[in-house]
Amino acid sequence: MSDAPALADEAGEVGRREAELRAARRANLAALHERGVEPFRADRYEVTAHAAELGERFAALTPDDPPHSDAFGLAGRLMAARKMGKGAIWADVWDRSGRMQIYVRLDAVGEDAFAIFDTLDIGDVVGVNGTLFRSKKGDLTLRVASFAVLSKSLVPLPDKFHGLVDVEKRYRQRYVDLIMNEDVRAIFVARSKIVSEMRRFCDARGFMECETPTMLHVAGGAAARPFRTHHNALDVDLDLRIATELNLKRLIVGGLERVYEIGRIFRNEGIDTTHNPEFTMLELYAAYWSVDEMMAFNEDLFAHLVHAVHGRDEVTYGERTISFARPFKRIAYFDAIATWGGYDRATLLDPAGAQRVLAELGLPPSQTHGQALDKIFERIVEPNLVDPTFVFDYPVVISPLAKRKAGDPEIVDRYELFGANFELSNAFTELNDPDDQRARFEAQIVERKTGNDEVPPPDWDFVAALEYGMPPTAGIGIGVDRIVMLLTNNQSIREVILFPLQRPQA
RNA sequence: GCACCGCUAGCUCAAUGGUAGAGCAGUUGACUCUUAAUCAAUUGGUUGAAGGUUCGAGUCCUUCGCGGUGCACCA
Repeated sequence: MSDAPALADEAGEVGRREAELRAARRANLAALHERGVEPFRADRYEVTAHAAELGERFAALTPDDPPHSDAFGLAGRLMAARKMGKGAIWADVWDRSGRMQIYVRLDAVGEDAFAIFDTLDIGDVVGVNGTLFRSKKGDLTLRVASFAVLSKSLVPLPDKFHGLVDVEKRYRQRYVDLIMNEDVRAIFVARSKIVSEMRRFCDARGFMECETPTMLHVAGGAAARPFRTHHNALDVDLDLRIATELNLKRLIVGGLERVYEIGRIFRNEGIDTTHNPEFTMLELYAAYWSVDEMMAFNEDLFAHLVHAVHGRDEVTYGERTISFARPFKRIAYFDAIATWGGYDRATLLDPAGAQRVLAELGLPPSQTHGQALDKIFERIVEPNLVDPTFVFDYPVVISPLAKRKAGDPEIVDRYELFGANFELSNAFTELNDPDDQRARFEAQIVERKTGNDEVPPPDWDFVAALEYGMPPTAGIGIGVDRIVMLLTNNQSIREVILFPLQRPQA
């Protein structure tokens, strides 16, 4: 109790109730000190097993069997304690793999140790060592022979049954969310697996992972407002990248042939269920590939990821079940709009015609032809794309970095993969004609001057790079966060980002 | 940016404009096969903030803050 007065200062403004709960834990820490236990002095524990693996390994152990002779050491957080009088405590210890029930008996650990365990709080970190048996109710249990207090939890945890529900608190204090909510842990375990499988898949096909700068003098490769920062020693303003595209293609010019980056991208835009200001994208470029080979690669990659996470081809997303069995569906861009909207190519490729279609659909007029086409596609086609579907043969007006299709200059060699009604990837044969690229940048300068500040300023060095000669190359961009959403059945991007951006706390 | 919803104990939730409550957690006690342990007792509130209406506001009104969702913007 002597610790109590300092609490309010230490913890800032806390309610009286919380101050009491903190004081109780401080008192329990003091009680440990009196018994010679120093939780924060612990520096290691001999962990020889994890809960889940023991559960599998001893699945056949029955309540009638004697405890298995091998002893195991586990460490984790004490999340529940069921005290049975002066002689026995059942408790739950959670490690990274899951829950292990433990059984602490006075006659097994001795009076001193039992008294120490009795003063522990929910949330304390412990190491336990002992043998395994199955309780009469059927739960695999570690009979504790010895234990160590590895850290003390000095603040109260949320309700053990309801967990932490408040979304704001979950994001602001993600560590508490992760402690309390097993399903949240599972999302990030899955995310880690998805990213590492992406990497493995790319590496296995001869791609080389590259790290390009996140701070750039000119942020290009996409249409988006950048974040701005400043380097003091050089006294220059810098942009955070909005894509990895231009630098990765420089590497293709340099002869690296197959490159990719799984990188953080920053776009200074609004936040909603599918957009976070910083997000992760896989961009990959293959020299000497056409977009058709990229499509095959894309299909294999997604099938692989779905299988790696779910062990089968199907994904449940919201109300739907989506099959990633190959081959995915394929439909041409203008065929898709014609099929679901009845508008033909000639109408859509005419800027005035596209504006007319917008009006007929009851949509507000768009500033540019390209934006009009995007809106029309979004309204007419996307709602129909539940199963994974490649939409190919995009118009050049909405594809400033893609190569024109042979024999059809209004179309580019590009596709986008859709599934669950949103875009999953975007790929095209890269424009490698420096003169064409220069012309497109010049057109963007004009658009930028008309007030569209999402059009990036030109990156002339990129044109210079193309002048050295870039081999024919196919490139792809995949939104990693959205893949994770799809594969973990989450409707909000913030649920798959560990620390989503929040306003500062009031 | 616009609209709607939410904000009450550490957590999860109640409370026709009329005395702010419960469960869990905490504290004390009982219990050596419990598992949302059980049983008994008990502590705990500036109802997001500030104004206003009212005899009386958690509840109604205004402004603000934070969050969520939808729309707009945007890959």
